[in-house]
Amino acid sequence: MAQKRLSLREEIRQNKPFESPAQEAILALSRTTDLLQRRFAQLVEPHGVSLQQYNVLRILRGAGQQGTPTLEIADRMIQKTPGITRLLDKLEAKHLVRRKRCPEDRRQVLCWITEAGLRLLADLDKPMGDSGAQAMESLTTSELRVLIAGLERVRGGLG
Amino acid sequence: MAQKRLSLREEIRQNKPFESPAQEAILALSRTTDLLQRRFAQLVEPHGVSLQQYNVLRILRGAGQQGTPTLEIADRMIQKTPGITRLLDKLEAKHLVRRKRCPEDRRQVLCWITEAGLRLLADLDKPMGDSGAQAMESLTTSELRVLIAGLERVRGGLG
DNA sequence: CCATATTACTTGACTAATCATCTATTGTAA
DNA sequence: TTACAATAGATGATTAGTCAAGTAATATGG
Repeated sequence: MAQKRLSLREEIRQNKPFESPAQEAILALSRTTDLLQRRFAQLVEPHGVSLQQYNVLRILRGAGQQGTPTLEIADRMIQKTPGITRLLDKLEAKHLVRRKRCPEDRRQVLCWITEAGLRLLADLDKPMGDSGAQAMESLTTSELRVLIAGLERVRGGLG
Repeated sequence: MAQKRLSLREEIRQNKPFESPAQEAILALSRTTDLLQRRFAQLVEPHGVSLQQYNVLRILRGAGQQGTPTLEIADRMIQKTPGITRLLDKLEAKHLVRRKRCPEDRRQVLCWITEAGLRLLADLDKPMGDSGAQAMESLTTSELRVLIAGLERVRGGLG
C-alpha cells in the first residue's frame, strides 16, 4: 500500500520532465519494439527456433535457389549480428539450413533453406502475419504509412 | 560484380511484396530501434557500463533517496529483463549502486545509486542528450508527437 | 494460530551475443 | 610474380541474457 502510493507519486515525478520530444520518442520506440519482439519470440520459440534464427530462414526463403553467402545474410538481418556463423551452425544442426563452399570464390559459403525449413516457415506464416496485424490494429493504414516514412527518415539520418 | 547485380535484383524482388503496411511498420520499428540502441551503447560502453546498466542507473537517479526495491527497477526497465539481480550485482561490484535489505519487509532489497554512479550519469547526460536529439533531427517536433502518440496506442493494444 | 499461498528475490545451468584474433582465399600493384 | 592488402568466414574467450527451481519472509483463510 505505502508501496503503491510511493510508486505512483514517483511515476508522476518522473514522467513529467521528459527532457525532450526526441528523448520521449526514443523511449517509446524502445519500449514498443521490445514488446513486439517478445510477442513474436513467443510465437516462434515453440517451433524450436529463436526470432533471429527465424529471420535468417525468412531471408533464405526470399533469396531463392542460387544460395546466399553468409555475410550477405548478416547484411540483411533486422538486428545486425556478428554471430551469424553460429546462428547458421544451429540452423544447420536442426537441418533447417544447408551450406556449401562456393566453387567460384572459395572464401564464401553459400546457404540454402531446406524443405524442413520451408515447412517450418509455412507453419508460422499465418500466425506471424495475424499477430503482426493484430499488434498494429490500433493504427490506420495511413497512420502506418506515416510511421514507416518517418522511421525511414530517422534511419537515413543515422547513416 | 555478378554478386552485386544479383543482390540488387533480389532487393527489388524482396522489397516489393511487403505482406502489409503492418508488417512493414514492424520491420521499420525493429531496424530503427536496433540502430538507435547500437548508437547509444557505443556512447555508454566506454564508461564501463552496458546500455541496460545505464538504464538502471537512470531509474535509480530518478527514484530519489528512499531506495528502490529490486523488482520495481525491473518493472521500470525499458527492455524487460529477468536478469535484474545480476545486473545490480555488476553495478554494485563497480560501486555505482548500493543495496540494503529493507527492514520493514525483509524480502525486499532496496537499491540506491552512489555518488560515483551519479557522476557517471552526469558525464553522460550531455552526450546522450545530444546524440538522441541528433538521431531524431529528421523529424519535426509535431511529427515526433504523432510518433509518440501512435506508439503509445500500439502498446496499449498489446496489453 | 497454523498451514498454505504469495511475494521478492537468488542461484545454477544453459543459451546467446560480442570482441578480438585467426585462417584461407582472392585481388592488386610494383 | 610476388609481396601486400582486402575479403569471407571461423574460432576462443568473455560477457550478457534467459529459464527453472529454490529460499526466505510476509500475507491470508480456515
